[in-house]
Amino acid sequence: MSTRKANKERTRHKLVQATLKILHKQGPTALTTGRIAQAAGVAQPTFYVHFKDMDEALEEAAITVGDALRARLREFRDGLQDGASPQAATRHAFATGVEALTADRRSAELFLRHRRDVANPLGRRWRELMDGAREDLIADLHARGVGKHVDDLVVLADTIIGLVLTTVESILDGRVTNRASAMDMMMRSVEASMTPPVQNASLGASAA
Amino acid sequence: MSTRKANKERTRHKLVQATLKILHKQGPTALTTGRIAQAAGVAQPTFYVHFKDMDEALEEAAITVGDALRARLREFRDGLQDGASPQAATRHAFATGVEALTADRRSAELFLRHRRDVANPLGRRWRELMDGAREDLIADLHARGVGKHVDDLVVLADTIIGLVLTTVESILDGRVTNRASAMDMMMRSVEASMTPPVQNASLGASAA
DNA sequence: TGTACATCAGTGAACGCGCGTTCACTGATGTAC
DNA sequence: TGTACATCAGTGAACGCGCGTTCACTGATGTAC
Repeated sequence: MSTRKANKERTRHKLVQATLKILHKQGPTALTTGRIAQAAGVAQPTFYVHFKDMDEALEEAAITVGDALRARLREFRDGLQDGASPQAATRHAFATGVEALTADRRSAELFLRHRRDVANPLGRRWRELMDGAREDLIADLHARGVGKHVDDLVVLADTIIGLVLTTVESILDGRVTNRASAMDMMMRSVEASMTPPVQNASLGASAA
Repeated sequence: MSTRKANKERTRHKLVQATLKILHKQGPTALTTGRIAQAAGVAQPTFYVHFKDMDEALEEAAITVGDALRARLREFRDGLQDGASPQAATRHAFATGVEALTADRRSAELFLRHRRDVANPLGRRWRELMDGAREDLIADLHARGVGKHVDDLVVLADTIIGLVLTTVESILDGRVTNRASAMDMMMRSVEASMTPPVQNASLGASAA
């Protein structure tokens, strides 16, 4: 690749990172093309060399963070053995979700903060990502024979995702000191959601 | 009260409602004093008769929504019999949390959307509210003899609150059609969090 | 390799616009007598 | 009750500022020969 093209990509990357930095540190109201350019170390009109407008920059920022997250989540799906029990699979899914989201603090905070902000390209993009993840999870659970009714699977998937996000929030906010035991408690909640309402004793938990 | 004072309060109230309306419909970026005044049906400088700046208006908007929510939550605490079992109390807490948050859709959406937005007075205020609710919940759980370790109680409280918010999200987003059965599934998750890691059969659930 | 020309990422300057903010003023409401 | 004056919520007009956006230009990089 020509150095010219490579330099352009580097500048573009700096602008995207600057966008994320300002959004994270100062919030959506402080997000201006001037501040972004300054944080990236370029002149303000340079912003327009790379993006049509602010929304386009946010769109790319959302894709950057979203793709990284999606890649980390995919590692789990690929790494999981097909024959694993529903419980083991769920535990694995849960742990990977938490690890994937806590791998990068800034991304995690931005994600949690804006994931319901539909007025913002970031929120819209991340909502799509979550919808995709939920559908995958429902398909996985269905394939493993969990749940009889579709309605139950939808709620179960929401429970798992909700508990993942809750765990991540607790970790980010510093309320959880012992990550392992917290995750263990959360996972027991998930497993309870997977068992039918009638009281049944052994859950046959913890593969190993 | 004089009609003059009453009129002023009405205008102020209209401005606060307009602030919430624009924030909800168009997001934080679209929030300007001009738009707020227009939505409230007054001239733009009137905004400054009532508020020093935008932050002050947002602060009052946050208090308005927060107080309404807090009042709905308090109804539960006051209404709960002292001798109730931990499980019954938790179920009650859970159901009331969901009901309190889904009582007003706009407030609920604003709350979920901005609760982690620390750059915004709404986010800061609502975070304080959540912190208070969490402490109350931990105190309640402790008083009812749930959990031995403080660490466990913190995680348990987070689990309960997280599942409440998850349930509310599912309801608002229309993924949950049968609210009762969804809440039942979520509550089983909560109850599982309250039992020690060792497998124990009967939970002695559902008072009635 | 060297030269002449083409490309293009990045820039300084200029612009119009909408924003927040101020202020003198108005007229309805309240008060004193 | 009536009159004269005081108060004050709300307003139109004006302002400076920072924003997004455009554009002619620069100089480094790339290309043709």
